[in-house]
Amino acid sequence: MEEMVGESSKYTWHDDFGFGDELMRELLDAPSLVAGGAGADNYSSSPTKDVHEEEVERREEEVPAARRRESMVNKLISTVYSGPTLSDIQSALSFTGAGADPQQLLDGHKYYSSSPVVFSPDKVLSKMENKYTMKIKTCGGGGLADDGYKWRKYGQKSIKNSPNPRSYYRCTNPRCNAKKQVERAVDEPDTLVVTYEGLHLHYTYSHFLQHPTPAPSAAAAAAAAKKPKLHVHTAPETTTATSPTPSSMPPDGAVVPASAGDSSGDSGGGHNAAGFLLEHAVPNCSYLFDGGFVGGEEQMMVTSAGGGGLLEDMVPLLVRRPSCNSVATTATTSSSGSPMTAPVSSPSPSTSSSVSWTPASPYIDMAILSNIF
DNA sequence: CGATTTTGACCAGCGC
DNA sequence: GCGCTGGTCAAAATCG
Repeated sequence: MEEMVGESSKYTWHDDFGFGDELMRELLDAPSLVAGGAGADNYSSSPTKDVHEEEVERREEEVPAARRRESMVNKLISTVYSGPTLSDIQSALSFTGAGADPQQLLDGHKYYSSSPVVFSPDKVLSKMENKYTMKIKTCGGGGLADDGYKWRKYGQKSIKNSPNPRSYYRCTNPRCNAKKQVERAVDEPDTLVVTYEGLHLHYTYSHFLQHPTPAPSAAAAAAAAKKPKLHVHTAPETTTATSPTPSSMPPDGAVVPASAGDSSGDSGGGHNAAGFLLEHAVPNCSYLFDGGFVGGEEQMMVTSAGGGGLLEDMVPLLVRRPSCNSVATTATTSSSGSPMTAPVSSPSPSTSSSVSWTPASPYIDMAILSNIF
């Protein structure tokens, strides 16, 4: 992690979360910055993103001390966690359910589609702390949900009343205990049920690969060394393993053939490709996000790129790019501005930061903090 | 040869 | 206590 230093080196991952006591004290003394404490209730209450923004705006008018704390909180989050908070997931999905024109989301980003991406927040599979479930509907050819993280399969079990076994994956990052379970839906053979558990306390691999540091670090070198392997990306079936079939990466990387199977296949491969696709394409499959904590009944349908096949984590995609035509905007959410955007934005100022995730809310999920500390 | 997957064994929680 | 079930472990196999 220490190697993950971009141009904004001040956001270097600190060893053992080496935050000073002062920072922690100030953080803990600022309960108003924390979204009502831990618990799922925060998310089920489904305040909209607009509410958050209003609160932020109101906060901006408050004393500088509050702003300073907020800045510190933002910095803290940015330093240790590149992924979305549940609040941001909620915000992003609130957006998706706001009836926005899906095509608008695609415009301006070279998103060409051939198959729908369907988010169905009304379908609730589960909602627990640090645990959420998604339905990923694959289309012909089988799209693959590459979530940008590297997973290692550690088990597979046959599940009662289900003809399809469940696969268990664990994040390969030793600091991270994120896990996910992948199984094929009983009634929908082309739908995968992916349950994520835990939070990633690190950047996605695609993040590094897409934003190499000016001076190649050990991590960058390692990533580069793995690059060919990452391109070979095939999803072994959840039920039975299939032989990986190499997927060619066009020279410009704009389009990557869809990987068949399920999200389990992302283990070990396709991560930098995933990052690329996040920039340029949407996988050739449909995603049914079962965000029980998200209000709203609408289903958002987004047509996806025909050549897509990989994907950043479903949630990071939604959160990082709640609006596909946005470029990591945090002006309205972060009063202090830059500290929030810098660490998650592209190290290259001239480059689109669409891969970067920028929290839509200054709130902190206590679940995340509990994970960190 | 290291990383990853496979797969049977083991363990814990739960209901009866 | 026993059996069932889901989750995890770990050695062997496989892959690149």
